[in-house]
Amino acid sequence: MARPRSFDEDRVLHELRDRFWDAGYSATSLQDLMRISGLGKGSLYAAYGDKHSLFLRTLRTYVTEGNEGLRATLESEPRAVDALRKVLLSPVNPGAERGCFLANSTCELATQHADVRAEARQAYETMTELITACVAKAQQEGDLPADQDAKEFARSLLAAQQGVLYMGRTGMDLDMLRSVANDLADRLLPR
Amino acid sequence: MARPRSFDEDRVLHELRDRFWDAGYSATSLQDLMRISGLGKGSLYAAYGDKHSLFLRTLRTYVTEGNEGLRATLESEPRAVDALRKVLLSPVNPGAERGCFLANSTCELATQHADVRAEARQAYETMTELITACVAKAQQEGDLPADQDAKEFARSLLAAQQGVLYMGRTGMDLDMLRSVANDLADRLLPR
DNA sequence: GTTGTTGTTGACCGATTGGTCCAGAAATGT
DNA sequence: ACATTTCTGGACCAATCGGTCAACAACAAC
Repeated sequence: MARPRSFDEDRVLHELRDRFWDAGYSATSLQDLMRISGLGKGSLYAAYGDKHSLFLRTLRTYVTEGNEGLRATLESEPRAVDALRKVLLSPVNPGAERGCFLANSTCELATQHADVRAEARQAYETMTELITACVAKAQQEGDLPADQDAKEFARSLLAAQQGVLYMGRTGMDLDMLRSVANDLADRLLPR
Repeated sequence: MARPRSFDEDRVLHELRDRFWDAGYSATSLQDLMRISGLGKGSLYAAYGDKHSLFLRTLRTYVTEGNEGLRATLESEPRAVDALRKVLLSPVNPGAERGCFLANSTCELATQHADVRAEARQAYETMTELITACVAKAQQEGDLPADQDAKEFARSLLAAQQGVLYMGRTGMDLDMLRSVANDLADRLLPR
């Protein structure tokens, strides 16, 4: 009969994701992963496959959870336009300097790893769809012009948000980052 | 008497920068650098110092040249507002998928390498100053409201531009990227 | 207690890593 | 031609890399 695993796979996955996030994929060694998880190589390989498979899994987990968060944000306000504003302001948080794990990984690896590029592409298409639906709702509520292309505007909002995220990554202080996010929100969304 | 170097240090620096840009810092080995430059280790170490020093030098060269390009763009139009639009559109180019070497490196390394973070911070402060001067000029020319904070607006423009740059990095196709850049330009700048 | 199955550890592997150092080569002045 | 100085290549180094695999442990059914 099977012996159950003696560790929480999801909890370990999150701990390992944090290491990939902070150090990057290439600068994270199996030694690091073993130390952080408390597991031996055999256990890591059995549970997650090789290093790259493990990394992709942490990335997918991050994207899945991120999209859940995005959905929650987009549904968090009575008026859709307020939710869109919240999306733009979302990079302003105490963890701003870490940036976005997906963005960090895409910047580091997109040229040499088609699978990472594919993950990013799919993730941003999904986010674009989610934001597009919210834009359409704001249009229906009369807060955004009904004649503009919802998807095109969604892409612009996403690009602006990713710019704010990156500014956070560069170490811009939080007050300044908030000002930038608010300024962009004021210019892109009605008040 | 001193024997002169038998290779062009600047040309080699550019070739090595391209490798760091495409593969990232950590995934680039001395073996790679030797193969690309055609030099032995002794020559690389003598000319550029260790791997990290070489990397920082490629980054600084990139920033210096980038700022020259930014200055040129900001002075390339009779009206300053048109130059600002050009800055927003600058990520739309055949090399869009490579993204920005500074951004890639910052995303990969900022958490673990304070010197890279410091380079990024300084670089973006310089870019912000350059764009602020251009915004002020556009205000003088009556194309932008005179009562808005030039530097704050410059930061927003830079954030938006960095967002477009990153969208390029994710592999968004060029026509779509151009649409996003144009849309943001239309919304942030008068036409 | 025994048996069967799965989990775990870490030795082992070949390869690669970043960096040092020295012998020989090349450039240049005398 | 010789002497001096710097450049160059690559041997050498200890350490680390990602991954495999076998011995032992643990779990569970009988």
